[in-house]
Amino acid sequence: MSFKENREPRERILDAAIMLFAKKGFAAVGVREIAALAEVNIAMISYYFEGKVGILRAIIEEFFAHYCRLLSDIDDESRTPEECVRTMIQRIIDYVRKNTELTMVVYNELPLDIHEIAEMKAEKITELIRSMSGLIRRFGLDPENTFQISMIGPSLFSMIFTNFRLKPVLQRVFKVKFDDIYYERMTETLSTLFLNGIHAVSNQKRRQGERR
Amino acid sequence: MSFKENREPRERILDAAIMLFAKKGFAAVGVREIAALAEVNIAMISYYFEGKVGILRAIIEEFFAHYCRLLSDIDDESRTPEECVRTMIQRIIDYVRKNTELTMVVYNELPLDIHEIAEMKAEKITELIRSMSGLIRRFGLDPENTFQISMIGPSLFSMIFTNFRLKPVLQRVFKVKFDDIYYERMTETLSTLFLNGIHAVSNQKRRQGERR
Amino acid sequence: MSFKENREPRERILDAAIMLFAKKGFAAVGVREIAALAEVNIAMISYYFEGKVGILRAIIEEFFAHYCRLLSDIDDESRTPEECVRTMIQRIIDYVRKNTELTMVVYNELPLDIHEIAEMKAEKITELIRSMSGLIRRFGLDPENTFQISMIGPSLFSMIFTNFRLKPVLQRVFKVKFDDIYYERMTETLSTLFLNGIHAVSNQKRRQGERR
Amino acid sequence: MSFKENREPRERILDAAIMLFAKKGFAAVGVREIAALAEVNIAMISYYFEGKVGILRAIIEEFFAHYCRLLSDIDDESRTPEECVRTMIQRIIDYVRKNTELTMVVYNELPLDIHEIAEMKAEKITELIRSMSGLIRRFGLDPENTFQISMIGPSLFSMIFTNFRLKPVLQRVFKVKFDDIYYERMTETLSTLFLNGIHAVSNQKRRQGERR
DNA sequence: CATGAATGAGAATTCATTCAT
DNA sequence: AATGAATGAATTCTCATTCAT
Repeated sequence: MSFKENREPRERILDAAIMLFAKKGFAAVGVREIAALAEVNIAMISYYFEGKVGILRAIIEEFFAHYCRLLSDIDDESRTPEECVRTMIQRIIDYVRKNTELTMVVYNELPLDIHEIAEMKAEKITELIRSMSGLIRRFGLDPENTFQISMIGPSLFSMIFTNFRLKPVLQRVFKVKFDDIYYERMTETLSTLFLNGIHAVSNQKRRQGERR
Repeated sequence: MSFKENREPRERILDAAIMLFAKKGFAAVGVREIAALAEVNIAMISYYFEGKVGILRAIIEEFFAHYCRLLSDIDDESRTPEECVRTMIQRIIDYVRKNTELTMVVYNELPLDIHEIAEMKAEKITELIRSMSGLIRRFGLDPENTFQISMIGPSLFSMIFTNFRLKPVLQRVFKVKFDDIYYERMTETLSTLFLNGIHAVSNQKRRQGERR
Repeated sequence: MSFKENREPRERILDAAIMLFAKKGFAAVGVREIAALAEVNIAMISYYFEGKVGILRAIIEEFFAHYCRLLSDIDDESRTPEECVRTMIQRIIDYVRKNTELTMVVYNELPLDIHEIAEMKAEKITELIRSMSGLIRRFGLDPENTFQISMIGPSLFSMIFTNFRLKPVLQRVFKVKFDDIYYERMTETLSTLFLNGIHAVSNQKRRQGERR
Repeated sequence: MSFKENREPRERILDAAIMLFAKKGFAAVGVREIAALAEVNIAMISYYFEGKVGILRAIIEEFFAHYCRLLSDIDDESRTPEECVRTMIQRIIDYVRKNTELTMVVYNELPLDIHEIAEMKAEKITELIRSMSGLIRRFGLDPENTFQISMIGPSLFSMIFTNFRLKPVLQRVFKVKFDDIYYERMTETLSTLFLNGIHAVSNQKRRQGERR
């Protein structure tokens, strides 16, 4: 598969950047490398994205746009919270599977201090969290309880992402085949693990509350 | 706290590098920046570590040394697996809390392709996994079952690490206070979540197995 | 005043370029900046002027055309040389006042080595000097005396231009108001200064000549 | 004369930059060109001057340091103002003759908008003007009279500088020999021109004042 | 041990210009 | 006449490393 086939330069740049950022990290990738892989002139990067961080910004925006759309109709009143979470996990796994590199770029750069996009990152995350507050509430958790939110939300996502994140390492160390069956079982396993876990936590809190 | 007080140049370099790598990522940090923060001459970095990657190598080695020591006596036959896991989680949280930046550097660079240390990383991880196989077996899981190992092990660690990883972001978005109480509750919550979750998964597998 | 109002692209480019060249100097201004300010497409600059130096060439030509016209009828036999010079100074000040930026562009680029227009500059200056030789002769100076010409001619012009040239700086340092009265007094002052000065020089020469 | 002979890299860079800036203007000169002429590695420019503008800053500082020293003891109570001015003109001509390029760089960049050094320029000029206020006062002019100061001060300097500024052009157009005799006569001529001119202006003002 | 100067390769970006439309 | 995409060279600056002292 060449990057050049029938596609617009802007898109080619984006794809090449995602691939390289995912593999080496944003800071370790040069624009010349991106331009070479995308088979465009280096100046086109400034032209379309106004510099290297512009590419990263576009990537992050694309990811969160996808992500918000993905989660927009998750909190469906006609279904149990458990079903909702199960669907959510499945969708996320499906999405990440199809957009592993894009997701990893965003996930990996998330905690890093890149001044130019610091604000934007905070905004996106706040937005994302707010969009999940409905589901959280239905789960018997309090969206104003910052402890629970800051603890459980990220845990779920990281549980999912970690597998993709370590894929190259895991492939090296174990000899896992990352096929359809693998991801089916992954959806199942993580849903079970998380839902049962979260119920236990929820009960524990309640019991603690009663005790006190 | 200045970096200079009473400490050896080598150690000062290491500390400065950890701080900077944690904040910006390995590739985004320059040796001059490290040298300036450590208040040593730039040439000292080559002298002590044979270059920038040498620092990262030292950091990774230190982390895994700590980590293996931390987990070495976890699999204690005289206690239930649950107790063992609970202890493990507590120890990891304690350790990461005291060495957040060091841990984050290793965690963040883990999936990135830095040729000079690729092999070493794989070795360390293999070693780490092997050291946990005893505990895994006692939990009713099969250490040869690559699916379970590749799925559940990373999940646990990532659940713990994620919180530290997103600390700056979480502090910005929520107004959480990361104090002793927070980490006590974190230990408790994650232990409960993980243990109950893993039991459910384990039972599900068994039931599936019986069915088939 | 927008650059776009009712004016031809060519003129808009010229005006934008004059403004920018005057402020930053020819070399420090980019064609994109000019095109943006003129609100034309970048390619139009090549279209109308065959490149960046083409704009400068047009500017210089415009200036010298104005200037020669300005001085063409200065040497009026029916008036004293003093009156002629006074008129010349007044006209120059009037012109520069109305075309400060244009004049400054030419004045500033005059001594700089821009290969493409070096010859043209020399031609224009020679032409200018030749056109003044009549007046010089009437003043009792010898137009073949290169010392006098090369010394006194530039001095007069520079005396006038300097004030405009340093306008931004002078406005910062002093709080001068550059209004009609200022320029009236300037005309008067410089005429007096120059004419009396030049007479003294002329007399001195004669006396020296007599002595020898 | 090679730039390399026995001289420190820092000095070589400075000299090369002065030569090139004088010829082409600051913006038109690249650091590579400077480094090549100075026969140093490009990186040395950042090392010693922290970038291209750093060189210009150093040049301007050097010029004003020289200049202030030059004028520091000009206002000598034991001599007439005329003698002082004559000495000043002579010293300036001597200095500029020996440092033509340095002076021209400063003079040429003076009105241009280079953000990084805008403040510094204003400071230096203010300082320079203040240092001359004594002499101005002794000449019967009022240092608080911004018109006179802003008009006459720059005129004098520009009269002197112009000749050096246009040297290459003048050499092309006329065939002047810029030797010792030329500069002796220049000192004489400009002193006479300026002193007589300024007296006439001063008398005119007085007469105007009397009239009113 | 420690330093500061020096290196050359490489970083991102911007340049003036041209081209097909 | 006018556009916007595209080019390739050139821009300044920074990189990690090394060397003589």
